[in-house]
Amino acid sequence: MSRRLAEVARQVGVSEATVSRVLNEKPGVSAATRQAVLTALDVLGYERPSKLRGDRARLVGLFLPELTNPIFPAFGEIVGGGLAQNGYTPVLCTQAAGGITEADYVDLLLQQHVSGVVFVGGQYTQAESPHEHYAKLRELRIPTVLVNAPVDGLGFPTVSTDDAVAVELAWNHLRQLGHREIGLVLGPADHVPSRRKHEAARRLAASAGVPLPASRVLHSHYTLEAGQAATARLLAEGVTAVVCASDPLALGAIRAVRRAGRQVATDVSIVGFDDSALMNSIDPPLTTVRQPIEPMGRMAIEMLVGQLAGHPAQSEEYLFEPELVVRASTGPAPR
Amino acid sequence: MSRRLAEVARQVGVSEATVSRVLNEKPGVSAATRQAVLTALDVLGYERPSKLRGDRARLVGLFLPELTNPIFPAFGEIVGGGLAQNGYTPVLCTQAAGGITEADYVDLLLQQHVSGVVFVGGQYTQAESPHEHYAKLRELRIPTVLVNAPVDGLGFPTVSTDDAVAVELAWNHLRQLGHREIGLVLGPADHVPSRRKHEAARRLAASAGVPLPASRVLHSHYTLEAGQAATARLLAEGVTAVVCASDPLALGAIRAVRRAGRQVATDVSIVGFDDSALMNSIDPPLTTVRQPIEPMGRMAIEMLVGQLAGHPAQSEEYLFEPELVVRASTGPAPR
DNA sequence: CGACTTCTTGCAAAGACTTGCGTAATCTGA
DNA sequence: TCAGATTACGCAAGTCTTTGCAAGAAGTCG
Repeated sequence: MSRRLAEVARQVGVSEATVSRVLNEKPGVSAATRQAVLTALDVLGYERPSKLRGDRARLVGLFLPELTNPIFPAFGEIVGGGLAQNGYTPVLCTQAAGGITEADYVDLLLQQHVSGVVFVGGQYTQAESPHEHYAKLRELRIPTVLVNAPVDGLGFPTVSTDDAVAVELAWNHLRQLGHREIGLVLGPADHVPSRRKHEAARRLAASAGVPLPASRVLHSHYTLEAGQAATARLLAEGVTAVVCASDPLALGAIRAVRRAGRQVATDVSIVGFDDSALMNSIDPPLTTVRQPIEPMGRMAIEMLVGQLAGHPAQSEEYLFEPELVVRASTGPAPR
Repeated sequence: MSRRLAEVARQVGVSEATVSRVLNEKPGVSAATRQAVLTALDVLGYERPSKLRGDRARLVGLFLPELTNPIFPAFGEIVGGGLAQNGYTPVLCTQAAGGITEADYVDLLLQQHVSGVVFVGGQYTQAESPHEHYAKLRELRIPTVLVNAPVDGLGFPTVSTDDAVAVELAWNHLRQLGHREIGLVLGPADHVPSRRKHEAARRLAASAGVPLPASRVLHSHYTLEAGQAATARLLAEGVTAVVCASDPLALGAIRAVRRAGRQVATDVSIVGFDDSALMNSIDPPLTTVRQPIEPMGRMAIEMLVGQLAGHPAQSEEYLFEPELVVRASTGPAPR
């Protein structure tokens, strides 16, 4: 079966050049001729020879650190859906408890000729975790986008929620309600977004002339149970309000408050972070700082698709403004 | 049998070089030629030399229908973690809104030489959706395990929650509380687990001598909003209790009750299904039927790993008993 | 350890597709 | 009706992909 394009050309009675132009949607072909060629292509079952760029599997790796915090599946749906719409196939990679590391997954994806990678809150957010695999991606020029914390020095384009603004929103809300004894429950100490939140809180406390002793800022794992334990300690310290670095932590905080025989909102106010699904159905509906995951996800996709199309990446970090969603887990400070 | 690679080459009518390139997934071979070589390899029963075969990627596809219902991420974590512990790399595949079909994903996985596949509530649960890709998996002898509904006639081993028992638990609980007017909100009409639940409800109603008119059994999408709409209609019918086929549906039901100016539990009782995360933090804490996802996930892994190790699969369906978790969304029937 | 077999790879040629350019056909306006 | 402009298309040269040849590398067996 030789000269397939020529075959089609002969069938229609035009030159190969014309068929080529139709295939590439180039101008210079009349509508009638174009239609004739298109039907002939259909009849003969012509298939484009695999193109250099196109014959990559068009896979995109999508890293989520876990699935128990609903914010990550939510990110997954948005980014995955957007990738699909752009003709890419998302491959979800999650740090399963059992044990594949992020580096293992990266190797796997490279082996499968992945076209690009999106990291949502991956290992890179933890400053002390290994980072070699990011360097590898950089070296191989694999388009990569990070969500919610940059890798220093590699120049990957990044999309983040502005942690400083998030803390500010929560802090000011609580201050306005009269709270003076505010505690923070953050993620691990080497987790970049938590560091940024800590930093912002320090600045706010300083400018308000309020001390923020180390005993009021606790680092814990990102789980409900850890949040409960940390909040219990803060309550013993005498805080009247707790700002948490994720919604599951806030749920833990609510439990700790109740376990201590106190009332959420009337005795102790709790602010979450993420505004993941169901937080309005919680008891009490959670006041929380919403990450704008929809626009963030869309921006991440746009940046990735741009790189995939060959445009050089902006190695900048775009900061998205979160917004405070006031529900019923916060209330005036008790006297 | 001499010159094994040459043999294949002769069969296809290409040079050894080309066959070599296909085997090593090198570029420079057209898609058509590559396919021809691959089928010839199968026909001649060619086995690739030790090196390549051993370090096969050991990938396992893991299908989840969506991520917004937290039960699916939960399944994902359990099965994904278990696979990792057994040395397999899970590749999550989700039906993104944008558009990749299950069949597309299966093609992709086959292309990546996947070792096995686990479907959690995939298309196969919907009787009227295309099923060809399951046949393909069967043909290629790819070990496959299904969770929560069998594909008829293909003999895949299956792990399911016993829907009949689930409905029975909910039903008896409500009857003991004095409810006589009970409605059901199920998933789509061709969704196998929903059919099974409907069937069970019919049997229960019959044996209790209670009628179960069609207007008391509603099919809807698996979303909170659809659950709310369906429940609103049931309330207009005069039911005092609603059994839902998923937790998000139950949350919708709670909203509908409140929107109608009634109290959950005191006026209308709601029972969910799944017992996904956070359902005890909901307002009110949701009475629901718990799927034993942990043992189910472990069993699914065991069955898959068994097949991967070469043991023939049991083409049976294992039914797991769910349990009723009574919390605060159900109460005595109003008089 | 060497002869033999089997697989891999560089190179060049053939083939398939694209594109610049020239010419024929068609259209437009006087 | 005709000159000029415009469009459509083929020719042929150019670029990129695919494939076979043959030499080299790796493994195997006596």
